[in-house]
Amino acid sequence: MTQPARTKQDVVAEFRQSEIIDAARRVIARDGPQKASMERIAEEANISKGTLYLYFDSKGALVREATERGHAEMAAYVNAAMSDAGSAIGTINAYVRSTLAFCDEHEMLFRAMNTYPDSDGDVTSNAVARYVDGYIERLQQVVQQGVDAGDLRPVNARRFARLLVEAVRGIVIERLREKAPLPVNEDAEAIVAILLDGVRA
Amino acid sequence: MTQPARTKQDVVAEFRQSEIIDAARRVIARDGPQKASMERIAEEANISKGTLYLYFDSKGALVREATERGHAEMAAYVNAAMSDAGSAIGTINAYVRSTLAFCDEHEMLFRAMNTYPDSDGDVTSNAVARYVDGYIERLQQVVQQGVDAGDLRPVNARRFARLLVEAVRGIVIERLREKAPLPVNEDAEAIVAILLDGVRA
Amino acid sequence: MTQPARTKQDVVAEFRQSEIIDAARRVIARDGPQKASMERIAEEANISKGTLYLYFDSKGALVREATERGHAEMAAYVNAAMSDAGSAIGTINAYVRSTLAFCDEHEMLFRAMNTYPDSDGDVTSNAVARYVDGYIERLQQVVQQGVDAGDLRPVNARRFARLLVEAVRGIVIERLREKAPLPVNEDAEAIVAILLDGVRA
Amino acid sequence: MTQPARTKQDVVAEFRQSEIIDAARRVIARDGPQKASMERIAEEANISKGTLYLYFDSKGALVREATERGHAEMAAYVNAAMSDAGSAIGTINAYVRSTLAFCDEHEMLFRAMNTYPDSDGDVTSNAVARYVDGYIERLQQVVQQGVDAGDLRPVNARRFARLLVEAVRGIVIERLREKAPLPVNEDAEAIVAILLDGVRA
DNA sequence: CATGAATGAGCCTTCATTCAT
DNA sequence: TATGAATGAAGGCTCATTCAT
Repeated sequence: MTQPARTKQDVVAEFRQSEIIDAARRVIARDGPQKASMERIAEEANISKGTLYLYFDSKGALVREATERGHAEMAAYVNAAMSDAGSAIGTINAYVRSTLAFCDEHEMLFRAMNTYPDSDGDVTSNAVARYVDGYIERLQQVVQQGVDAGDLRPVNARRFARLLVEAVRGIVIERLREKAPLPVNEDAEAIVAILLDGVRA
Repeated sequence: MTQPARTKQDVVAEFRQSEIIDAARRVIARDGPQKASMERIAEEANISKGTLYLYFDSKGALVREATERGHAEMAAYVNAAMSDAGSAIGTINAYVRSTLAFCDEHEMLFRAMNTYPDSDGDVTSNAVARYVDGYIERLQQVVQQGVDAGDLRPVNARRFARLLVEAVRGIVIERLREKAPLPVNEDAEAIVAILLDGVRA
Repeated sequence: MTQPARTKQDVVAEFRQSEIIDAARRVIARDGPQKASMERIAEEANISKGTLYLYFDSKGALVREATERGHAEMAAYVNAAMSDAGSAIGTINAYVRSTLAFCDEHEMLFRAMNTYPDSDGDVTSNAVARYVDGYIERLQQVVQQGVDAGDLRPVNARRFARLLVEAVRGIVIERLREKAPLPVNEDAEAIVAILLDGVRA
Repeated sequence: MTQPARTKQDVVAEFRQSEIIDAARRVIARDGPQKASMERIAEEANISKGTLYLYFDSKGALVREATERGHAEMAAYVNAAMSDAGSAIGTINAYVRSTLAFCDEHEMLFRAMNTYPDSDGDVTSNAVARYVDGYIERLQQVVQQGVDAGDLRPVNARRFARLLVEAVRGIVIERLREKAPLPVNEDAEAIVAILLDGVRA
């Protein structure tokens, strides 16, 4: 019964944190994690520089959280899409398509964050690596199941998973650079088609 | 007739430029393009900080040139390997293998430089993009020839080329992150095998 | 008739002030007057930062009051000891001994506060000077009485009083710095012996 | 023969260092070691803030050096005066007189620096303690010799030395606080007279 | 040409103080 | 009266860039 009172404060605080993280993500996306200044982030969040330090211990901590949250959001989206797919091939398809789609919608947010490895030293790269490893892990299992089920040829599942993830990342970054990238569908289908059937005659 | 005198100067100047760029590449490789300081680069080149500005307008220009030269060297190496290969499939093979090999040997030099897109804003990304586009262009032609020759299935050559390049870049970056990456051969063969024949049963 | 109501408030207010001052003294003793932060003092007093400003105009005022109170306590202790002594020599003895003893017992509280002149500008030095002058004044009278009574040689009473006070202060500070100072008795006796009888053969 | 060339640079550098230290001493004397800002010191030295860091690693280092140099100068002056005195009593006299005189002439420089123990934590207090210990050591020896020679009564030499040093320090600080202190001679004589012959009838 | 001392804008962080609740 | 979130002025420090020698 004392919870609601405490919660009210917490809600406000969490909201503020969220606003700051969002502002940070915008600034980081525009300027990169190193050039993003606390000054700019504060402006973007319409608060004062000092207030940032009420919610985050340091710039490093804020950048870390911003990166983390960005990847967490993407992971939620992508994992949901993968879970809805049935077969191995369907899951692969879902991974490619949802990743491309998500990054398309959050262009600004991911421009800087997908840089890899990160020039911020290890500040953010750990978070990135963790999520990437998560995708690889999951895809590896799916691929193995596909192999076991006879849907896929007996390839090294981990290696294929890694190749898939890296290829998709490459395409995402490429798409972010392009002014008018192809529709997600086309790129996704092409990736999946090639990775599934190869190009050899 | 005034040419020889000027040329002599030029030679010296170019030599100096070269030395500076090499020093810059070493420092950038170690510290990343942002943390690499002019001070540090000057030390590495055994000249004074002021002298840097006799040969380069700004830090941005120097980083740009250093990146450019790094990619130029790689392009020379990779293109030579591709030229030695006969068929489309052989060329693709050569591209993958030589890229992985080169990056392996120049780990330090490419760690920072392969960041993409670059947190330095557009300072270096243009140079990177130009080279990447070069590889894609060339691979596209080769793939098209392979398709025409009946060696490859009728895929969209450009799209495949791009996928190939991005996949290789992803693997390269991954390899740079790993402490004990697989032998170049294994990774190269896996990439080529999957991209040529796919994974579908 | 409005007095009682006002008084009740006052009692509460004074109690609060007292608590705050005590907290401030603890923090100041630990961190020094400059590094002692209002945040820290508020925590120590179990109130909020803003509340501090309901009872004190500024950090300077609070530090001043805290110093003041510390010296007032010491003055009460030392003056009581001096009052209990009969002769001039006894009073001098009492001053030295009680000062050393008090500072020993309140080490933490006096470490920072005895800095002199104070790095806070004139924030606290006035308070310190007032108390020091009080001791000198009293000792001067006592010494003069001792001279008049023939117990002491005809010295300049004020000058001797000042020398006594400053010597004791020096020894106190020295004792605070030492990890294992001599027993109070020994230092006190030595000071008194030298000041009374000198060292000349 | 190559020395002069190197020396020229060094001379300039040393001169700059000296100027900075002098400026720092003035600012520290006025504002205390904590409130003395690099900005103010730079202004006082008529150079830019950044230049300070060409000559000193940090504010702490600069404050340390400034304190050190101040005490070194005083030690040179005081030790010279003591060396010129013959007997134990003469040396004691010289110590008191020269210390008072030096501090009088360098009022500004010593106001903050004689604060003891120092609120800057251990930044400067080590230097202070070292010099103080030096004086005590030397005086102890002299006093012991005086005792051995029969000039002084058999007192604990170390304890007397410490009392002497602390008393003088107290008087110095007191003098710095006074607007119109007595002539050095008078205070010095009074101190010496009391410490030599005491006040007891 | 070469130098490196000097500059100063800019960054991250702290903290006394204020004010809406 | 009490709170504590918010503020913003400093402060220490770094580093790309300039310029007198």
